[in-house]
Amino acid sequence: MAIPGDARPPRDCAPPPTPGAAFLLTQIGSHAAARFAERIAELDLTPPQTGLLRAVAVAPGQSQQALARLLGTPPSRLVALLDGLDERGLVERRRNPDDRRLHALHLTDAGHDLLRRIAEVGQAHDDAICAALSDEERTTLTALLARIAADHGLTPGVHPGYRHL
Amino acid sequence: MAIPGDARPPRDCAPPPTPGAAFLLTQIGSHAAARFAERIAELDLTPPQTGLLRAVAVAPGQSQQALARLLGTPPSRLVALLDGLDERGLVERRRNPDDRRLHALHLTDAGHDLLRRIAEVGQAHDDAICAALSDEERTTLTALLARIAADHGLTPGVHPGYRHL
DNA sequence: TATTGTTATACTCTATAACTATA
DNA sequence: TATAGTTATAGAGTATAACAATA
Repeated sequence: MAIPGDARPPRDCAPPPTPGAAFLLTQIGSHAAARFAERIAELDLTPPQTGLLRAVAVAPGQSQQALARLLGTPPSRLVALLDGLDERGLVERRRNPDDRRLHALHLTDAGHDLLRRIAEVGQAHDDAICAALSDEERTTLTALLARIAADHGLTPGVHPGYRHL
Repeated sequence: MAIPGDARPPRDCAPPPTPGAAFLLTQIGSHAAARFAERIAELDLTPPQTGLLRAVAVAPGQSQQALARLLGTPPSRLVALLDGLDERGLVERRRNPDDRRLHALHLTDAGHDLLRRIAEVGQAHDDAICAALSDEERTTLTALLARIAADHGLTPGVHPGYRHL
């Protein structure tokens, strides 16, 4: 509450009456990321782990260095992340016999199964976020967002959510 | 690059061919937040500081506890944040004579000036994010986003960006 | 010597909880 | 005793840089 005896504000400090698209995008984007994190937490996964699983599935056989470059993260970070997924039997590090420094990363069968469940969770999440819109509006929104993403050079498969949050 | 001699993936692990709206929202939202952070860094501000300045401007005279509740942040966090803004002469902590435990928060003239520059930066940022869209499309997008935000109970003035990032 | 993966260290950010001053 | 603000401590998460193995 406001402190008694305190004057009311002059009106020139009012914020924009209607927030712009960029403001809404950060606000909703952050909200959506948090809700998605809650959902995948029930699969015992964090957003970074989920992004990593996806990346390994999209491009199997990559080395850790290559994957780090793709995701824009320091290689040392992948180690701890992969350790957790490796122990749970979700990913495999296969030594390359031709160059024994390299580890080829692959999803195990359990990893593929889990990825399917992640896809289901993602679908439910998408529905929840767009609940206020009709099917047609949702299609319109998706198309506009895709144009913005492309305009800013955002990599289609990789979202920054795996590093923040 | 993929490691030589490594088999190509079976096709059942492919990710969704077209990302859904929720995925795009988190991706673009994170991108927009990062770009905005870069812009206000030139004003020597972080996103949390900017959000706090805005909040003080919207509801001047609030106590720190009240503001903490509004923003959903622990009161102890506001202290350090306010210290920085206070030292720079952007906000004032006015002791309430009726209850000397309370600090009424206000923007100084310099704080108001800076807030106007923040608004300019925000406008340029909004334009940059929406550069790929026509005016009409931008209006459509903003309306759809506003509906989603309202549907999820997001507070109009307060975005979560001041706490993350 | 250069590169891959790993480990060790340090740093940033944040929350929790103890402390003080006022009531 | 209860509350506002502050300070202190500790924890999570991350990046930087040193290290061992392999080329």
